[in-house]
Amino acid sequence: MGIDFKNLLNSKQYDAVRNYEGPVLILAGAGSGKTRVIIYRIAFILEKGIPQKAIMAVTFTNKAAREMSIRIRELAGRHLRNLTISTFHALGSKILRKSIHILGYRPNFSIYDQQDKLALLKDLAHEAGHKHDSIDLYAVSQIFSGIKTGHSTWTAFTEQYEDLYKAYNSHLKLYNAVDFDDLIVLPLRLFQEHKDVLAEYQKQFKYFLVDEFQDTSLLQYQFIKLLAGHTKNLCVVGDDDQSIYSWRGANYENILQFEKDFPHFQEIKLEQNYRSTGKILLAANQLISNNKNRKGKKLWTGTEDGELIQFCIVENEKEEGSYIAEQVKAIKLKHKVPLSQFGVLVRTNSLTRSIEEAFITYHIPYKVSGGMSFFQRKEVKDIIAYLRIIANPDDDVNFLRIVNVPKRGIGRKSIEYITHIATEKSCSLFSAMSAIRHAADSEINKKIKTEIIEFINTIEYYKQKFFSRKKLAETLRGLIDHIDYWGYLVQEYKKGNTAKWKYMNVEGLVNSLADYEDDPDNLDPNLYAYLNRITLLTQDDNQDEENEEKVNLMTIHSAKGLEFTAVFLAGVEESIIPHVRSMSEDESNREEERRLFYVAITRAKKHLYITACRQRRKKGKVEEVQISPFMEEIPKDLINVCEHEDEVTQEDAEDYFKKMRLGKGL
DNA sequence: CGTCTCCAGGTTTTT
DNA sequence: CCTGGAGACG
Repeated sequence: MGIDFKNLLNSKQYDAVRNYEGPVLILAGAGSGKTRVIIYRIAFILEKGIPQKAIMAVTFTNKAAREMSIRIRELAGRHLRNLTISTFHALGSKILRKSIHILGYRPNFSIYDQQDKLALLKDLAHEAGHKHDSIDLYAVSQIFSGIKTGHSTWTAFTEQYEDLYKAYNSHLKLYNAVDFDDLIVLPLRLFQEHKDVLAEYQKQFKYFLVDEFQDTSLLQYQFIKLLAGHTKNLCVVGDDDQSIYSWRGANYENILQFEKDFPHFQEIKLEQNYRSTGKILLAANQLISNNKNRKGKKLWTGTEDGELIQFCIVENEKEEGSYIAEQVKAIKLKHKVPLSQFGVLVRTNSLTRSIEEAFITYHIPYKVSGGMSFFQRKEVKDIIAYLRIIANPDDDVNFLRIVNVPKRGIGRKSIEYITHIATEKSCSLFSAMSAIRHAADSEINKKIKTEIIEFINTIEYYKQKFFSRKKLAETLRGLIDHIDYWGYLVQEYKKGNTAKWKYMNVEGLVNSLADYEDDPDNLDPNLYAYLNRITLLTQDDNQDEENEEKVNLMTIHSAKGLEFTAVFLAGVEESIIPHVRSMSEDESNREEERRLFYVAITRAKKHLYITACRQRRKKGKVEEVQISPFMEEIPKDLINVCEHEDEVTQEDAEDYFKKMRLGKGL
């Protein structure tokens, strides 16, 4: 490739790149060129003649993995197909696809997301005789997650759910399904209990990179440690100030553990920030210095001071939306910032709506990532459920989802009967149903029996079709027509053009499958691989949209690792950030919320706009809200306070907190 | 027995 | 505003 590494990197970055052997810990502050270092490091390793397939780079989100592939492709000038750049979960799913039979599952396993998991728990809780609202299944599912990942143990309180937990896991196994936690837990178990499997992977992979190391969980760390224990060529990159996933078991103390496990590691600190202007960086530094529990580092920048941070207090979320839309237009015009360089960040997914509406009104193209992602929409999930049943008929959760969608007369009583048979034979619902087909006499009436046979035939017909011929998307289109899903939508959603909209989403799914099978990078496109893939894809839908001229709207969590010339931070209000639900417990939660705010601020290169409302609509009710206390932690001389439309002078702005509380008497 | 209609509730962040 | 549940019809 002939890259002049030395001149393209500063001396610290260069160190981080060229020390490619042995354990390396890179502590990289926000905007210090972390991703750049990883990209160049991979390029450097490749230049040393190491084959692509010996390199494994693990990131945290699909977005980050995609970003990384694109950038390495740009740098290398070619597509590196055998390079492994993946999330932990996607990696786990690949390993399981290959070796899950060792653990007694079949290779066509289903992956259950949160919704599937809850559906299963709901059934089991019902069966166990728990009254419908006597049990908070959402909380229970989180407890189970903690137990499974070893993040927590049974307590006097949680013990009551132990039976449910056992039932949950045995049913997963019966359905030949795994949940998200299993994607880490099971590969780890494979490695620990089947040394030959581990050896196989160790033989292939020699160089390891882990991005966002502060966000890895204990199990994920153990997983990578096993793989890399062999060569010790493990490079981890992290920043304790950007640890925002502790609720999911992330543990930045993995950094300490790393130091223990790999005693002769090299430590490299990247503290020069190339991203943000002086004022933005100063604000971020001041804010984060309020956290007690941190390693402490000084980020500095050589770039200009830049403009003040704009803080705008508006009446309600509607005004907030139009303020942001107007400012986007103004900045785009004045500073010639392309739309793709705008990031609008919010704490929760539900906050995107009002901003989206404003963008639509102002004709500003935008895209939202995360949230109710495409693949979780009801209509899309229905069709996916068909595919899942075709791939794995034992998947009861997805079976129940579609056995009577569209309506085919197989209602509650019939299902109860099938369930009864399934329990008796301890087999899946689909098997039980197939048994009914052949049984001479059964308690099921003729008409329903005909429907059952028709359903089974449909599934089997398409199963054979999906696996015998290559045209996946075309086959899916045939299936959708066959079950007359369109007719179902029309009947179900009579008002407005909801049905049409939903059908467009269904078509979107077909297109996604078409894109998948037409992608030349997919050497072996097949239904199993496609299903596994989309289950892990919560974020943005498809391919290379990165060139599109659109404003980016997303949560702070999904903005991690990204940067934008102009950042808008909306809904900076008490109870949103820090979020009410995080405040309940101890101070460490507050610190995490502060880190979240820190991550948000440090996404901005040049322009940072913060907005807060006086009142906000929550669940239909309008509520008075206060400014986030974190705003007080940013030095006032870095901020220009304004009202929507009326610019406010600096003296007026002196005490914006007081003014807020007095209401709108500005 | 299955379906339709009306009513309540809403889960922080992601894989 | 949208999804799921409960109870009324057909």
